[in-house]
Amino acid sequence: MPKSPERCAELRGEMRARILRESLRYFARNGFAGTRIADLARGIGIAQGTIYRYFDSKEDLFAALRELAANGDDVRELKLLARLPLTAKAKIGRLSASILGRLADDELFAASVVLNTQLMLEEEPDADGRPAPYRSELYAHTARIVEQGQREGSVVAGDPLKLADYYWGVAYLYALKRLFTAGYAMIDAADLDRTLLKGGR
Amino acid sequence: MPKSPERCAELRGEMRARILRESLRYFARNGFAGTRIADLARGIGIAQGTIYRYFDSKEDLFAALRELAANGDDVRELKLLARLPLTAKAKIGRLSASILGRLADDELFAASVVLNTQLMLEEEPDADGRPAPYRSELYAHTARIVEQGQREGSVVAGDPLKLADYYWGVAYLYALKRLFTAGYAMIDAADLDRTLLKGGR
Amino acid sequence: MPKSPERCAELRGEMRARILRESLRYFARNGFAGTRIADLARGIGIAQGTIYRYFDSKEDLFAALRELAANGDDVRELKLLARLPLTAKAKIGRLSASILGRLADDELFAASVVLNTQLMLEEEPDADGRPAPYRSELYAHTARIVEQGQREGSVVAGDPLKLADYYWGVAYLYALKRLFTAGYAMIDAADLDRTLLKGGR
Amino acid sequence: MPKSPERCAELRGEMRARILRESLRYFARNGFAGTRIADLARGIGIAQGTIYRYFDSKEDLFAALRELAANGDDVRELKLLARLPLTAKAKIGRLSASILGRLADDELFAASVVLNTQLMLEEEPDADGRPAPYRSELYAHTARIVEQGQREGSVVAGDPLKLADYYWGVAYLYALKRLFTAGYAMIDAADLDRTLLKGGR
DNA sequence: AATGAATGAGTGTTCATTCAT
DNA sequence: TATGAATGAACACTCATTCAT
Repeated sequence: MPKSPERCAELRGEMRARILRESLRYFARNGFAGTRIADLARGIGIAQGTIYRYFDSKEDLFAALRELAANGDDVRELKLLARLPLTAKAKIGRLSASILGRLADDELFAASVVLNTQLMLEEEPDADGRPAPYRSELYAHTARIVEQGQREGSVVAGDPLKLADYYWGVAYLYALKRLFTAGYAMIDAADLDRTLLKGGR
Repeated sequence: MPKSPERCAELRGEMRARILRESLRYFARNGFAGTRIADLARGIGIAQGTIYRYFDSKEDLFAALRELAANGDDVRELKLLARLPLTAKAKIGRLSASILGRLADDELFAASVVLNTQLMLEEEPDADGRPAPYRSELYAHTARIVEQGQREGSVVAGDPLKLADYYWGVAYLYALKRLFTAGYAMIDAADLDRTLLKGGR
Repeated sequence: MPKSPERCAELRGEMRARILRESLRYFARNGFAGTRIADLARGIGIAQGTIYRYFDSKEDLFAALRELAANGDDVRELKLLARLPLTAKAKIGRLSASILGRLADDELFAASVVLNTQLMLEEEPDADGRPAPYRSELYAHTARIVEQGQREGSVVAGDPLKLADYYWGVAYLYALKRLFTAGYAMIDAADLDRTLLKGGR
Repeated sequence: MPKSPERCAELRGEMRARILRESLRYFARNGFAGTRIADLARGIGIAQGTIYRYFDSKEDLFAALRELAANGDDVRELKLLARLPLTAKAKIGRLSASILGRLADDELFAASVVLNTQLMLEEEPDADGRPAPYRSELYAHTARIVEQGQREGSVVAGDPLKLADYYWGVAYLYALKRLFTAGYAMIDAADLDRTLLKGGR
C-alpha cells in the first residue's frame, strides 16, 4: 500500500535522522563500547530491530554519526567569519559567543563537538607525523584568525594551530560539561577568548 | 615452607600496585565498558585469573582505581602551595609548570587526572544542587589561590570555583592529549596561566 | 506488528514452563553445581542466551524450580485425602498407590519429589530447633493420617511426624531410582505401606 | 634429612588417610561437582597443592574415596552375620541396630553409605540388564538373609534382591539425614526392620 | 614435602545481530 | 515495515591444576 513513493522515502529519512539524533547523546556520553543497542532503542522509543533497518551495524551507525558530527555547516560558517572584514579580536569574540550560545541551547551541538573531538583524539597521526586534529578544516580556519590576531597584536604568540587546538579543546570541555552535569557554571565568552587573546589592559 | 610472611605480603602489594598502575592507562583511554579484562591481563603480562586474586571484579578494580586517582598527595601539595608566602601569580605559575611537567613525564599522572575528571563529570550533583566537582578539595584550594589573585589584581573576575574548574579542565584536556595522541603540541605554562590571569602585558 | 499481546504473553509463559520442566530433570539428577547452562540449553534445544531472557541467573532459575517443586497441588490433594471418611489404612493404601503410580508414569513428578526433598535436607532447622522438613505441609497432613491410624490401631507407634518423614523419605528414594537407574525393581505399594502399617496378620 | 624411610612412609600414609577421611564428608554432602578443592583444603587445614602430592587429580581423589566407601570390612561382617546360626529375624534385628548405631556415632560411616549408594545409582546397568546395585556383595548377603527369613515366614514375600535394595535404601536415607540435618528424628531399629519383616503380632 | 600464588580452560552472562511474525 | 524473542560469539569470572619458593 504505497502511500506515494516520495512520502515513503521522506518517512524513512525522518526515522533515520531521529535515530542519529538520539544516538549522538548516548555515544557522546558513554562512548562506543559503553553504548548498548538495547538502551539506544529504549531511549529512542523503537525496537532494536528497527535500528538495523536503517543501519547495518552499531559500527555503521557510529560511522554515520561521525559524518554528522563533522558538520560541514560549522566549517562553512567559520570560513565566512574568517573572511569577514573584522579585527581578529572581533572575530574571536563572535565565535566564542556563538559557540557558548549554541552549547547552552542545543544539546545536539554539544554532543557533536564532543564526538568530533574524541574522534580526532583517537585518530592516528598521518604519515608526515602531524597529529590528526591539525588536519581538520575547522582548525585551519581558526588558525588563520589566530594568525591575523598575531599580526594585529591582539593574540598571543605561538603556533597558530596549537592555539586553535587549545581554543577548540576548551569548547570540547564545556560541551562535555553540558552533556554530563546538570548544574555547572558555564564559562563566559571572555574566558574562552582568553585562550587566545593577550589580556586586555 | 612459605616465603616468609612479610616478603609474601610485600609481593602481594607489588602485584596489586602493578595491576592498578597498568590498568589506569587502559581505563583512562578506553573507559570502563571499553576495557576488556583479557586485554588488561595481556597488557600487564599476567593471566586473567590473577587479576581476580587481587580484585573481586572489574568493578572492584575500577573502584580501587578511583581511589588511586583521587590522589591525596596532589591535594596536600596544592594545600601547601596555597599557603606559601607568594603572590597568587607566582603560585599559579608554579602550579602550571608542575602540572605540565608531570603530564609530560608521567603517563600515570595523566591517566589519574583523566580518570579523576571523568569520575567527577559522572557524579551526581549533591543535594544542594552544587555539581560534584566543586566539592573537590583540589578545586577548593585552587579557588583560594584564585581569590588571592583577585584581591591582588592579577586574576580575572568571576566565581573562583568556576575559574578553578576551568583551570583544571584545561589540565584534563592536555592529560587526554598526552594519553591519546602521539605527536601533539603541548601548551606551555603561560597558556595554562591565561585561564586565570589577566593578561597584563 | 506484534503478534497480539495475549498470544505473546502466552508464548512467553510456554517457553518459561518448558525451560523449567526440562531443567528439573538436570538439576534433580546432577545437582546445582553439576548442571551446566550449556547442557541445559542443548537439552532444551534453545540457545544459552534464551534462558537468560526468562531467568536472571542460574540461581534464579533454580529458585523458580524450588517453587515449582513445592507443588501446591500435591498438598491440596493430600489434604482432601486426609479428610475423606476412610480408615487410615485405606488412605495410606491410596496414597502409596498414587505416589508409586505417578513415579512410574511421570518423570517430572519424580524430579519434583527429589528436588523438594533435597531442598528440605539443605534447609537450616528453624529457630525452635525443629528441622525444616517437619514444617512442610505435606508432612503435616501425612502425620494426621498417621495419628488416625495409630488411634485405629493400624499404624505403628511413634512420633507421627517422624513416621511421615520416613514415609516420604522412601518416596524420595524411589524417585531417585526412577531418575537415575534404567532397570530397577520398583517397590510395590505394600512395601511403602509397611513404613507405617503394623504388619497385617 | 630422612627421618628414617619407614617413619616417612607412615607419615605419608597418615596424611593420605586424613585427606580421604575429610573429603568424604564434602563429597557426600555436595557431590563431585559441588565440592571445590579450595574448600576441601581449607576444611582439612592444608594447602591446595598438598592434595596434589597425594592424589593426581580431583577425579583420582574421588576414585580413592569410592574404594574407601566400598568398605570391605562391612561386607565381611555381613557375610559372617549371614552365616551365624540365628533366625533371619534376629540377624535383621542385629544388622539394623548395628547400622543405626554406627550412623549415629560415626559420621564417616554415614558419608560412606551415602557415597556408596550414590555411586551405585549412577553406575550403568551391566550388560545383562541387571542394574548395578544388585551386583553389590552387600546386597547379595542381605538377600540371603531375606531368603532365609522368607523360608522361616518372618520376612515378606518378594524378590530378595529388591527387598535388600529397599532395606539399604532406607539406610542411605538416614545416612543422608545424619550428614545434612542437625536435629532430626532418627528412625529406630524396629522401623528399619519393618522394610523386611512381616508385622509381628 | 608443603605452600599458596599463578595459570588458563571452562562456565556463567551479556549483547550485537537475526528473523519469524 | 516494525517488532521483540531467539541466537551465539564475546566477555566476565571460577576453579582444578601447576610450580617457584
